Amino acid sequence: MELNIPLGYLLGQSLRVFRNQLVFEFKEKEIKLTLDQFVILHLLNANCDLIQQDLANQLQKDKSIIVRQINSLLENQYVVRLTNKEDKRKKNLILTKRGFEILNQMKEIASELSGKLLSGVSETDLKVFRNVLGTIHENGGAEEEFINCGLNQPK
Amino acid sequence: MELNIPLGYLLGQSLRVFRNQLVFEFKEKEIKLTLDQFVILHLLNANCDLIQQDLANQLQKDKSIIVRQINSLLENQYVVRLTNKEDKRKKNLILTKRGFEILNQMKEIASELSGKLLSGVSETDLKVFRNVLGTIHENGGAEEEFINCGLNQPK
DNA sequence: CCGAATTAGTTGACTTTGACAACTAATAAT
DNA sequence: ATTATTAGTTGTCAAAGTCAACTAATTCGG
Repeated sequence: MELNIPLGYLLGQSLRVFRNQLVFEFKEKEIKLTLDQFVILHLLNANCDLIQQDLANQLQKDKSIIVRQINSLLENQYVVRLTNKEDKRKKNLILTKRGFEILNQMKEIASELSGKLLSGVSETDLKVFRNVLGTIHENGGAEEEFINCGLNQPK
Repeated sequence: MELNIPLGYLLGQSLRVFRNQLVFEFKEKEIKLTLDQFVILHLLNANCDLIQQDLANQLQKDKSIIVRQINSLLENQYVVRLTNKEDKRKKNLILTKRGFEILNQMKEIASELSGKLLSGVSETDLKVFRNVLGTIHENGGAEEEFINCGLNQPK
């Protein structure tokens, strides 16, 4: 039956399943953030000195969208936006304590959900799966890996 | 370095790579359709007697969004919307010749792009990959498989 | 060193998605 | 026969996305 189902269809379907359930569970715990905002906080925590353009590259979104999403995170005091001393065009984004706390809550929910959605998948298959996703990103002309700053602490 | 990257992040990244490049290539060939509209045409071609609610389930979208997307496909005469004889609530969606033709164009572009983005991935890994995506969908509470009507011809 | 090109960020206008409730019409259930 | 459910449609509103224009800072080529 499989008549070459488009890759984008399968990806979109799975992403939507994940996102819908994630945001649903966020709401249950009074967390009013989207998947993308969760990912942004995750990236900010895992990588130091990120600027908005980096996020735009990573998330494959227009930089104007990032500006607005960061604005929303700023309003909720999850991050602060600081002009970079060496290059005044750049704005460094730093997680606040508040942001760090909500990120941890969200991580737990996300990881539980991942476990649920991936139940029945073996460790080795999961590894292959993640590798293929990485390959897609690379073949699509991905950026270099980030350099982690080593300490994943809030400011 | 990998500190448990959220599943939704990886999926979202890959999907966006695929979608951005697909729509870019569509535009190059004067095709003004989105990934979702492509998927809808694909589903309509591969499965007979689909109604809008089926599409909503498959694409995990609200039915109101489907109505509007079908409206747009109607305006461009890629599909027709017919009231089902047995159940007058239902509307069957049928691909037109025009829709069938543009679908084939898009399929070619999509399949080429998939090949490019998946280059370096072995057949077995690809199989695992598709299986995991299927598992996610199933674990998320998926619908039953469609029954293909056997002939993938336009009306 | 100077002007041109590039880069990061921001804003505004506009379209499309998406969430959600209200509603109609048809069918199914009790 | 009344009630509940289902499919589809519409309206409203917020969020996401596109795109162009613009500022300010930096880099590049001469």
